[in-house]
Amino acid sequence: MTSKSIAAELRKRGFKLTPQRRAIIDVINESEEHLTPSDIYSRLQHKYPGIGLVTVYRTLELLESSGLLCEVHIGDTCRSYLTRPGGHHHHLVCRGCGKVVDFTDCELDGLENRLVNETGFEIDRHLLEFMGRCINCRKNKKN
Amino acid sequence: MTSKSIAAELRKRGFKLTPQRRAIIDVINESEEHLTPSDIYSRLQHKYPGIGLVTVYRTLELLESSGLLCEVHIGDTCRSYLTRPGGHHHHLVCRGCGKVVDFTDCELDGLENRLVNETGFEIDRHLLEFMGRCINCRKNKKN
DNA sequence: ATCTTAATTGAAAATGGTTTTCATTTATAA
DNA sequence: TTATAAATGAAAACCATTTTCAATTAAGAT
Ligand SMILES: [Mn+2]
Ligand SMILES: [Mn+2]
Ligand SMILES: [Zn+2]
Ligand SMILES: [Zn+2]
Repeated sequence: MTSKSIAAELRKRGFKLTPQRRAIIDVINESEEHLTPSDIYSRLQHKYPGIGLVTVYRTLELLESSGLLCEVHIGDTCRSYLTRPGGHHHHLVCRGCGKVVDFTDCELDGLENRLVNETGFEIDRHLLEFMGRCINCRKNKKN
Repeated sequence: MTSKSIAAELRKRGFKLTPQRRAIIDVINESEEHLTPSDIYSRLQHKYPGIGLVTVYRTLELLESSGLLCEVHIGDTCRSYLTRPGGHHHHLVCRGCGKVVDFTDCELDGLENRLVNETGFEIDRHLLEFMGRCINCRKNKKN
């Protein structure tokens, strides 16, 4: 998803397209990694000095509730990380360096159906993450 | 796992068995639900008035790092909930009333192996949670 | 039973991330 | 242009969790 299409999506939903929002979307979109709100805030410092951290939070909330980004629950710390979107997918997180690999096939339908039958729940969402150590961290024996 | 066996496990690891820790373990063990640290603190008020909330946190940390309890990441709020343990299992969480159903079979070995092969990661942990609405919340159309 | 000591506790303060408040600014449509 | 609701940012509030530190205590040694 390009910055433009994200912006277009926001406008379609009746939100204003401010330069702050553009800058935030650009930063997220330019990054290959998952970023915390304050990561994003830092990276904005040259693109839009003076922007408020509040605005970052508000924009992330807006984008998230519009389904335009995804979040990661990293390890025990429970901080939510963010990245540019890409449809339904899941994460493989390195506890050494924090690297996040996305994968898309979760193959959970069978399990989900069984749970629905057994419990009477209606299931609308799931969270699946693997944690471990990436190939680099294994080689370097660091982290 | 009984309060006694949890206590025994702590002692085996060289930790002191204080009345505060006993009280905390009992509260967790007596509850059928997943509890937040402050839930636990509240319930301790008659069993051990005067106990410090800090002690609750420290004891939870101790129990968690010893693998004696589990935690839930509920919905977006990202607060970690706790409960009595019971081996490797996962959660089905109702977004209406907060009810948590445990289930044990995650059938993720195939997926995990494939990810290991494709990415070179070493995987040691996973997080799997389903979210939806429980049978009661569906009937009542409340929540 | 008493002593010793490292572990544990709890009050208070510090932290750190997130949200609220509110006066000011601004994007957008008329 | 003008009108207006939406958005912004500084500051304060919030709230869960952690740190600090002096006092207490569990548990092994005597
Ligand atoms: Mn992702
Ligand atoms: Mn559980
Ligand atoms: Zn790594
Ligand atoms: Zn429910």
